[in-house]
Amino acid sequence: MNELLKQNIKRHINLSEDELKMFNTYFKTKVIHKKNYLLKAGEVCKYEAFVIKGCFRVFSIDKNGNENVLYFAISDWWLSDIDSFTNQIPSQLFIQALEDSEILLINKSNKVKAYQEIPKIERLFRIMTQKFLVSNQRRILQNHSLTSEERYQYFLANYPQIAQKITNIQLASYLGITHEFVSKIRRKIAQKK
Amino acid sequence: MNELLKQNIKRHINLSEDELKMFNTYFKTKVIHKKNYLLKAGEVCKYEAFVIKGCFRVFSIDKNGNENVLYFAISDWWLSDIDSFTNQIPSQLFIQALEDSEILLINKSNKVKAYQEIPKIERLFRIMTQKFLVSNQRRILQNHSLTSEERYQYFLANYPQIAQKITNIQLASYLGITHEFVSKIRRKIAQKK
DNA sequence: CGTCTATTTGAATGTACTCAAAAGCGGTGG
DNA sequence: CCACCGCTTTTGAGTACATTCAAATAGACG
Repeated sequence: MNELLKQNIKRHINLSEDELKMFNTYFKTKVIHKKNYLLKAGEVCKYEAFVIKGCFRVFSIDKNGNENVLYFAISDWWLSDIDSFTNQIPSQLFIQALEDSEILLINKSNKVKAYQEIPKIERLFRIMTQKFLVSNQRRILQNHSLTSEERYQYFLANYPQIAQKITNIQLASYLGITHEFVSKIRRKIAQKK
Repeated sequence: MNELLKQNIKRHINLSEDELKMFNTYFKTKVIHKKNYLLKAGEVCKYEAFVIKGCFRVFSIDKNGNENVLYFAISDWWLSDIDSFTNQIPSQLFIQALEDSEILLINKSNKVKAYQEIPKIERLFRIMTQKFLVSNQRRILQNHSLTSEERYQYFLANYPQIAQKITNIQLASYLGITHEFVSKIRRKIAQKK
């Protein structure tokens, strides 16, 4: 089994070598090149993905044609449109590789099988979903309580590996501000020092 | 077992009457009067709650002393600080009754017991957490793509039962705007008609 | 080297906030 | 029963933060 995935799982639950081996058989490897899509709005999300290397952005396009980034995913992160994948309904989201990337994919029927055959997998995803929910709740509160500059600084401090892979345009669309304003924030910070 | 809780569970998983009965024994009933707290920042969240009747707000207080509402909960909703409850760490959140309310409480050790003795309960909470996560993700995207007025209208249209129980001050603190501005939005909408 | 995209900058604009004051509303006690 | 008190809501004037638009500059890539 892929060592990165194994360590990722072990952070949340304990699986025997046999269970890990079995779970591993449900995944296939895929390479996605820069600018290509794992998912486009309108499609059903067929896979949940675990990122081995590279970088992705998950975003939606609103009625004015603006892109809004929900989150980024780099090595060791999970990736999917949960709603579309779980309920097999058309997605509202796009998932795009920002650089040449490699991922592990599990489809819906294999995931259901995993839940049945390895009950601890259900726990794994419950725990991971909880953690993701907690981070999303924190983000909602921060969007309301922090200034744009503070949110910019928070992102740099907490996601330095991501910050280094993305443009200001993409960061702006994650923070919910314009890229011109990101540029002005950067200037202001530079002047302070 | 409480009929409301039973129906709530049945929307996500199938439990036998015996399983429902057993799960029910893990809960106790509690009345919380208007303005009283189920949880205050600094405390460990001891219970997960299911609201039978009444209304609650979950909020944090930021460094400037402003209250930011994470969500409201009325009849048929679940309520907790997931991070604090799951990891038994001090909470950053307040949970306050906005009117005289009645809730069912389950503590951490009973919840762990439920996971062990009724594995489908693990699935129940995985599914509920997923749905909550999806709604939080939608909220993040909407906060970036909709204007304040649109978010106000969205809330009224989608949570009419909550809207009717809360003040503009509380709604404003959920939407991430000032209550004065909510008032101005209302005037603008009234003039349109 | 040329093209495409990202970044920076400035001026004008707009959305939402702050502060202060008035008006409305609901509950409570005399 | 009504007068009062506390809290909510409204309103307006002035202000601040962030956007829009346009143009110049810088950087990355084939």
